[in-house]
Amino acid sequence: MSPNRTPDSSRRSDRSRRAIYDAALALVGETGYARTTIEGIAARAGVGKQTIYRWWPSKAAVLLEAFLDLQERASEQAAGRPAGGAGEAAEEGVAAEEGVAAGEGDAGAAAYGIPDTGDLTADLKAVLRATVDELNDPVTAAPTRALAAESIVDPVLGAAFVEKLLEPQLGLYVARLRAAQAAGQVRADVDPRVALELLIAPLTHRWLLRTLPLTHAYADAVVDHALRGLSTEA
Amino acid sequence: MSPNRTPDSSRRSDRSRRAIYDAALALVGETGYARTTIEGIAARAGVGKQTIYRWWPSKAAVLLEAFLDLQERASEQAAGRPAGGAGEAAEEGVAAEEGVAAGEGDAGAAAYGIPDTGDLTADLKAVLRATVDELNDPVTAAPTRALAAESIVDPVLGAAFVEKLLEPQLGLYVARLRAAQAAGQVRADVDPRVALELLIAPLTHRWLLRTLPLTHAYADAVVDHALRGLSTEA
Amino acid sequence: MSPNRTPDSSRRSDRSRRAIYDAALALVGETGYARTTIEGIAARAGVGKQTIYRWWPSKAAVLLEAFLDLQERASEQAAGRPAGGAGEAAEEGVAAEEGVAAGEGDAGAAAYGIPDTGDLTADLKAVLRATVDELNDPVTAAPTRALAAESIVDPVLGAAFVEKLLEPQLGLYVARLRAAQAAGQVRADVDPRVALELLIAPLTHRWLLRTLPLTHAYADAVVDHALRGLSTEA
Amino acid sequence: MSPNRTPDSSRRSDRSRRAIYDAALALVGETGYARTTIEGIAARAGVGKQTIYRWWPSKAAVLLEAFLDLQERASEQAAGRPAGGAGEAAEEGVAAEEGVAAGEGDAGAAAYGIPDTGDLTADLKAVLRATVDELNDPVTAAPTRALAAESIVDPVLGAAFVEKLLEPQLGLYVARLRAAQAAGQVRADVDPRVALELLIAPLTHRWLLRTLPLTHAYADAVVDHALRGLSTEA
DNA sequence: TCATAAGCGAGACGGTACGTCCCGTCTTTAT
DNA sequence: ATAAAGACGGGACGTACCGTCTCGCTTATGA
Repeated sequence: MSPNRTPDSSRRSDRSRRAIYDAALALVGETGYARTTIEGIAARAGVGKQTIYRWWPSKAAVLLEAFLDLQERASEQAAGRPAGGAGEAAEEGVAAEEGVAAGEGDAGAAAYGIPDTGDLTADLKAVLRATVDELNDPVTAAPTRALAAESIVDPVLGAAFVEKLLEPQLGLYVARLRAAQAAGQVRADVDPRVALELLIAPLTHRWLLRTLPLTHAYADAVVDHALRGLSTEA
Repeated sequence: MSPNRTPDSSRRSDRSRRAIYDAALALVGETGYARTTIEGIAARAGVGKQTIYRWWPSKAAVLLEAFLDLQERASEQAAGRPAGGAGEAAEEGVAAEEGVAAGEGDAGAAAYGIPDTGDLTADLKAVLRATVDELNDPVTAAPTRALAAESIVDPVLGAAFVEKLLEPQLGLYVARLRAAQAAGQVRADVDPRVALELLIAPLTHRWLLRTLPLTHAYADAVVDHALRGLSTEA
Repeated sequence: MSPNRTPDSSRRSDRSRRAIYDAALALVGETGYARTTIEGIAARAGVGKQTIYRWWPSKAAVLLEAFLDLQERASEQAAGRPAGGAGEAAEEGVAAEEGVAAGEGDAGAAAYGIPDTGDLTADLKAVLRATVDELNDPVTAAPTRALAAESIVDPVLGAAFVEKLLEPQLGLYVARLRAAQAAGQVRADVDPRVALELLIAPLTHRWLLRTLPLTHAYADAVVDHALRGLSTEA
Repeated sequence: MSPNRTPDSSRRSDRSRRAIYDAALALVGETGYARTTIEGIAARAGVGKQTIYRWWPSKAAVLLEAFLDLQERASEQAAGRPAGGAGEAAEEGVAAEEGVAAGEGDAGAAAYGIPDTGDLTADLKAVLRATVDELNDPVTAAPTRALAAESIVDPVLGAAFVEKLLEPQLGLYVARLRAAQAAGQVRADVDPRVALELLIAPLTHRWLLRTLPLTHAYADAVVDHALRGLSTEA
């Protein structure tokens, strides 16, 4: 008698799911997030509206999943490549870094991690510069901004955003900083989690609020200040 | 001939403007930003919709101005109080700090500045703790979040948000840091603008994205790490 | 690709359609046509505005259909009654006449026709007197006036108005006049269509433009003059 | 203390009045009556809205007066011409007839009257044919239709419409028919007012409701049937 | 093996809000 | 005092989407 609240996901149409992802990403890219509608996604995907409402709670959720799916597919594609040496690792790190906020599926780039050449300053600058480039790329930036904005306002979406996109990425920094601590390059009394935010948050701040331009020079300055500290006492 | 509808602001009804501010703030407080509509604001304010559309480009713009007006009025009210000595100044500074993101009109709290007791660490911790409290206050936080989220997505609004709310506040940090540099407490080669972001951005980051709880302890940790630096080199 | 929105009429909600008819007729009756709004009809019918816009091009079109539906239902109800003799037929004819302009659905009163007692003059006077009464009835007259006025200005509506309401009625006159021609009571060289307009148009004229009062005496005079002619030559 | 309900017409700006007439006629001609707004007329006339509201009760009233003014001016212009003989009188009559419904100011064409060549049938046909032409002229017809439609719905406007435009015209028919009665061409027991409506109403009927095309042939047929009558009895 | 029930495309539905257009009133400024 | 100008409270417009709700129509078991 009660309406079946939980649809049988084993019968779900994969064809429709992918079509919805594609349509959602295309529409957000073409017309912007705000002007993208569920109705529009359904029409573009050749799908009934109910099919969207059945599987996702909101437009933002669709987009978030579409985003994650995109990365997953990109990672699967990249997985074919053989892992390189140290020198190449830096390059990989740069590539891996393309998602401080845009994030990367845990199955994907998270595996690559932040390069460890032994020179922490250089490694961090390389990674943060790549992040700057990524954030300045208009193509990826627009939908990411939209997701971030929606996450700020919608706690449920925000939790998913953080868990699926952000945290996997931040974990890489924690790992690298711990390694640096183990190597005696970072004070033992430093909390890696706080340290990471000292590095990442300034970039995010400028990017989200557009207070000032986001440049390589800024990335370098942030690394220098954070590592060295501000006081003369030290 | 041109469709450029530029209304004559000298004939603007002050009564309506204030009624709209009040209605907007009340509705956002009661039902949340997303469920607040222009139609609802107009109805609550006893005003024609067109009167809103005539003077503001968007719901967010109304709310931003309402916010600024609120602070201005609060400041004007506070202006009646006599300025106190050093001890009281610290209290004032804390109060003034209630708007890292919520911001304060330049005519208002900006005049108070960040306390300068000579102990930079203590001063910053006091200010950032107050900021944490402010950001954790559900009343002010909700509309500020909404404005921030909208600013991320709407560059025009974002520019106003930064200029009117954020920058006046950030300027206080720059001033305090410069004073610390002059007193020889902060390295001469530190860019105060970058330094300030090292302090503020981590809080904003946690607040906006809700990655981890925003506590006094975190504020202290950020100050400690930022001032001391992360490396062992020093 | 084409923006031609042609809704699927097989899925149309009959419940809504009838509710809209009822609401439209009620509102026009209570507040007048000019003050009746589509929004008001939708609200009263408990229906979304779009449901009206989906199926009708204008307020007038809604009212016209509501009118036609009303007659159809009235006719269906009347269909239960057995047909009477000659004497009763005259009464029926009078009743049937209640819609020179208000009209009658072809399925309905049109079947009754104009009485044929052999006395053309008497038959026409009876019918036209009934028409006068109908046109002077404030209840029916108001919406009919509105429809007529709208038809004058909107050719599309006008065509529907004429086809659905007016012509079925006028056809009855043609039939009666042809019968009179066959009976040798009307000149063979008379065009029944023209003749009918000689009888009907003067009433409509006075009714629409309110030049002079519309009375039984006037109806009689029109019949007398039309049948006899004006010239002395005859 | 009480608001001045009756403005001082001696202080009225003639410049504005004429500008309003011109604007009203131009807009109705260009965009149609329904899409013509008081606001639009005021803007086009370079006049404040209040100036219209001060002197006219409705959009229709403005248009009606504009119409009357137009005819008055046309008549004044025509008044310069010398009156011609019998042959020319027929032509004049035709010209004068251009307003059975469109009407003519009493100061104007009403002075000309319907030609009286002694041949009533020919005179009426000439006049009604001219009327047909006038009604078929798209330029004059559109605003006249609009006024007629509005008159049907608005009794106050309707009264003005009839009194100022229609009756002066109808009076000419009464005069001509009385002359024919005096000449023994029309039965003495015929009411000229009814007779006139027998002639005019059929044309108006076809014109307003667009039941069938309005042609010279129809005008002739109406005259023939009306004068001769329909019955064989005679 | 086939009814039977799910997901699905489609889209009508009751609604809400949008942003626009005008209404008729009122106020300000200039002539 | 009238006029031009136009802001104002208000109401309706017609549109766009929302999220829900049937409709047939596959499709894929499980009785």
